[in-house]
Amino acid sequence: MSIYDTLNKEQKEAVLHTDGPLLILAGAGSGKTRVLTHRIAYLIDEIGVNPWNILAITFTNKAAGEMRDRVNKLVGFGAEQIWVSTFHSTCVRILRRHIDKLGYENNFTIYDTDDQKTVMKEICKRLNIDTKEIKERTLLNAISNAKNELIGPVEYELKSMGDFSRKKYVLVYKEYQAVLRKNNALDFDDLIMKCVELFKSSSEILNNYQERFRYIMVDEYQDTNTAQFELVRLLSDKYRNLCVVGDDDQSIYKFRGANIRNILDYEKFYPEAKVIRLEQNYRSTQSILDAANAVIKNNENRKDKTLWSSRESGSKIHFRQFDTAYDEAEYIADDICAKVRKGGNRYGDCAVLYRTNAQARLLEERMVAEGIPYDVVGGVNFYARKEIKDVLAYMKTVDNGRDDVAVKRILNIPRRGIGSTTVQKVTDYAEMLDISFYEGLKDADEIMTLNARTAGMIAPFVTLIQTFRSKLPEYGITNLIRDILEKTKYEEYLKDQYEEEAEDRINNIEELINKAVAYEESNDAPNLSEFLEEIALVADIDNVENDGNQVLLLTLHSAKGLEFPVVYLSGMEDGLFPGYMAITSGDPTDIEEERRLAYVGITRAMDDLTLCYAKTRMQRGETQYNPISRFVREVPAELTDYTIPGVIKITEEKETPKAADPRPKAILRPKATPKAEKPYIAQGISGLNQLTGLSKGAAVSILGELSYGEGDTISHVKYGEGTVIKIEKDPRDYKVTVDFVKAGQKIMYASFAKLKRL
DNA sequence: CACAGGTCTCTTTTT
DNA sequence: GAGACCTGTG
Repeated sequence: MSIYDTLNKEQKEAVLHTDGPLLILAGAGSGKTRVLTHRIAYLIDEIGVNPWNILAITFTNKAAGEMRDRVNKLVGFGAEQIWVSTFHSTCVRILRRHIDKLGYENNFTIYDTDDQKTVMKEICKRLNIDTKEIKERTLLNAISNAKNELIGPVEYELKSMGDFSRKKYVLVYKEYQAVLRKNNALDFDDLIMKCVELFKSSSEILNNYQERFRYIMVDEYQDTNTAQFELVRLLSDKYRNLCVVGDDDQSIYKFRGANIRNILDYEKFYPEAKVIRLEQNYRSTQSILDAANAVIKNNENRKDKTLWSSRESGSKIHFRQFDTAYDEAEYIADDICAKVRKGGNRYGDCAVLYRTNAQARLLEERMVAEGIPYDVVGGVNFYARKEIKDVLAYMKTVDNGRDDVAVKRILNIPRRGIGSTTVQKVTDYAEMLDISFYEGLKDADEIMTLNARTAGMIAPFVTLIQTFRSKLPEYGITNLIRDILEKTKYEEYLKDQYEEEAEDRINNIEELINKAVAYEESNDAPNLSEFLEEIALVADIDNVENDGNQVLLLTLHSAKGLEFPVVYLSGMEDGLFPGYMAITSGDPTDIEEERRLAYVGITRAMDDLTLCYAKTRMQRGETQYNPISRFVREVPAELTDYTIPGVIKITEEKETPKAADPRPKAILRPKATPKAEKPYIAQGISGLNQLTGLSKGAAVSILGELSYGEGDTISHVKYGEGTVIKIEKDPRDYKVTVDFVKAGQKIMYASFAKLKRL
């Protein structure tokens, strides 16, 4: 019996079809990753394809990692040679080798959304564009859209000829691109676009990669944009072994340029394509699938398919209605508690999904209050946190002095007495000589407009950077970070600026150091540019561990590709989900996209699904009264355990009856006792989030008495148990050195660490 | 130049 | 409700 006998008929067919274009329409939970991994194994083991010739592209590093692990288990040999990576990392890898052909330096930096905004702000200032009239975001979105459609500044100008309203956009796009080039930087969209440009400009390079990647597989194909499609098309053009897997019903990234036509029209691009549908779902109960099917069939633009399961119908879908969003959060927390206490589920089985990140806060507070371990995915990307960006900006400056954005960011952090006037003068000077801002700083004492005192404040900064640079080769990345922190007294700066929050932020930096250590350990030739690039391409979801025993809080978007035994969809309200924007835009495809999001949400659930609705909720500082989400109403009443007003046609009963609240309050509220001592909550897998709410007020008074001494055994929120090695008094606080059983030695401030004697 | 205190705007969703 | 932005003061 071979590994392929475990596949169903369609899956097997997909695995065995190795040559020529192949479209696998894989419904949610239909085992598409299984198919992809088995297909790779089959290509290598049975067809004799060299692993080196296989390219598998995913959207997130997490998906790539999982795929690689699973292929490793299937293929005896050579799996590490398969190129499994995301669109963005694939392109970076290629561009690092060849981008000099396009006039960039190979150690280019990658700009995230934050950096883009900084650049745009400056451009608007220079071009006298009122950012109240046209927001930076709007301009950046326009540029992003253009890039996703492979429209460069020149084509953009041609296309906008005669359109007066576009004039500013044309100017801005050109300028923006010029600044990026000057800074030797690429934004996310550039990564794809430049790669395509490279292939189009050099048939030799293209041919090289075509020969290399004879078998190409693309996961989540419904989320590809035009540029990504073109990239894949070019790469596969010679051998035409392009296998794409996707589900048009799960296309949820239109806002990011995803072009659903890529999957809907695949057979038009590739008339010879074989199409295989995977409709058997191995994940969810039949009730959950019925609900998902019922909702999604309201969409016009889709390839018809119907998921079915061999599983039993299972319990009904729960619909719960609440007066406020607080009640909703409380119910969810209580319900999770109850499920865990009953012993049927672990915390890690449960996930709460929501439409907007802002909804996380309330849920988070409730989790904290009830002592439920949880992890929030997303919100502010770990690498987008201020403290992390500061440190990274130092590193970028050391690595590539051409990145003006990075240099300007840290020039006055911590305070060096260099303000905006000085920055402006140096900028002008640098512009005049057409050199980078950093080069300008080096010349500070030659800049006429600067007085000697100011120039004298700049000099130590330049020396600092130069010293880092000269030391880098001998001491490596980890020591560079430590050195930066030490020389700039960065931690003290954080303590000054952020008081209680500083501890979290310092922990975040510690986390960054851990990443650096891991990177240096796993690489034979570690290099700063490469490390920075790896970091630039990390998504929040990449850091989530599924096996953790904690409730996961995440957006519907982040939840794609995941599954959980117990799922709560919170905020099922028209105006929130579907969002206000989609409802009012007048474009019916916007609602369809939201509906696909609902479909994604529902199909994450394996056994138990709860839809939650709150009559009132605070949205951007205002109390909103939203009606029940239309998507809830699209779920057939017989599948739910509660009669949703308006779903069953009870003859014109207009008013929602009082009895509408289905919640048996008495049972579901094991009172939260705020004063009782709750066990501290293990925070996230790697402490990527902060404890909001908890950190306030709970701090030990500064310089008060400590409840522990040297030699005592204590426990820490994140690091667990440890022994106090040393306590030092510092002007502001006690500095405690602890040797943790699991995490090793750490130095922390008593007022933040909240250590508890055991 | 730094900082405090006020006003304004805003979010879907993310590589 | 928070963060970004502006303004006035020392």
